[in-house]
Amino acid sequence: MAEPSTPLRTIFHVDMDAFFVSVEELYDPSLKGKPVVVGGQRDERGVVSAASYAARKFGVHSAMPLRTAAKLCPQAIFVNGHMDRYRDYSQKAHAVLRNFSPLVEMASIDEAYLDLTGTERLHGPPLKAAHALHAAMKDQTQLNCSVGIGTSRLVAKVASAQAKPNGVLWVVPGMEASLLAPLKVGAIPGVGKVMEKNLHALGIECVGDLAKLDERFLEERFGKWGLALAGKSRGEDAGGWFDTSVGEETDPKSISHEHTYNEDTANSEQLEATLMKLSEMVCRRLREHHLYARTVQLKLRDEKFNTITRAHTLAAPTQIDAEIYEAIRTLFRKNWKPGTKVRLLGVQTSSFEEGEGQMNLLDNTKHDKWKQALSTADKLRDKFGEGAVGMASGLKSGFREKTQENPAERKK
DNA sequence: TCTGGGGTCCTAGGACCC
DNA sequence: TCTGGGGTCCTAGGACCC
Repeated sequence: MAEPSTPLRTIFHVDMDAFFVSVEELYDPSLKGKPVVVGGQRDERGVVSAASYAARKFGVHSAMPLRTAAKLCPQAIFVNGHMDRYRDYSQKAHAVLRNFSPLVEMASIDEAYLDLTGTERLHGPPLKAAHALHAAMKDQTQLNCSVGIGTSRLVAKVASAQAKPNGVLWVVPGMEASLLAPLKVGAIPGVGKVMEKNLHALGIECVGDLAKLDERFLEERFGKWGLALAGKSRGEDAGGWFDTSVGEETDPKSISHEHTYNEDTANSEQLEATLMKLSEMVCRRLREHHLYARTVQLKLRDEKFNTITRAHTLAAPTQIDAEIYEAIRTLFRKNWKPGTKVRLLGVQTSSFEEGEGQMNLLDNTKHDKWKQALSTADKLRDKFGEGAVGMASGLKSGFREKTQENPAERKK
């Protein structure tokens, strides 16, 4: 077939191996080779963020409740997560990748896509470039990664998963379908538990089965997603985000914080104090990103795990703690029945605008005073840590159980 | 098993306007 | 006086990812 000659892309997917665990090992080398679980202590409410390969041998994996992990692997060492450390190392890794291509996109804290199309003169053939990248990563961050290379993001990502741990896999152009065909449908990014079950019900087990099906059948059955799925089974970046070119980061679409109590509570003072704290944390990040939010959303989860969200759109976008909190508190009072035990509270903001729009002139002075006070508070928190400043009752109760850091840990 | 926290994207229904 | 259809905004929920 005479295709219009769009050159084949060369996409790298770089995935750090057991990232959180590996970073913890750099801080405490005695952890090396042992079963390690990152995410919290063995008797805490919460789930596994990452497990070392030694722990995985016992069936421990991420997203598993910590208590379950403790049962499966009693000898495991449980470590609290340190997001600041992981962000540091993520930035180091990002810097390494930028040396190989200006087209780098961090897809999450521990993985990235690179477009190396047309860089053969500079880096040599894909495998050579991959090995150089792999070595540079180890040299400059002391961390292992796996590299998948393909003609699409999808194929590169699947390839890096196959290459793990600490490997490189190049899917030669034209071999995409053969790589994918024997894999379970769940190996396709975007196919989770629900979709997998739906497909199984149709007798579809592996990607090869999927590729044989008529596109129209999949579209009829699963809508837009079905159509995309058909393309994915052939290794194409069909539909949605996958279809976009590899580029630099974009502004966030939403900013949120949530908190699960160690014990469910119906204490309204404690609940509202938590909401205030969460509102402050969210607004601080809005200011860091120079964003103003129009939509505010409350998340409520009760002891039975029933979860609701309730949103409100403001007349004017804001990044001011008191305005967000006011809206959140109103939503909370409307939707929480006193006496009901609460497991989780969340505050989310979205519908961002870059500026705050126009305010009426009378409000202006008050508004400016707030802004000044908040910027001062942000600076204090930069210096002394998150617990240093809070609005009135935000400090009183409730939230400190978990946010309070061990002073001994904050030096540096 | 007893289920975190931070995100993205999609769907579907209702309100409202033309 | 019974009733169209499209477009946009808003809200709620859910699947999925790391």
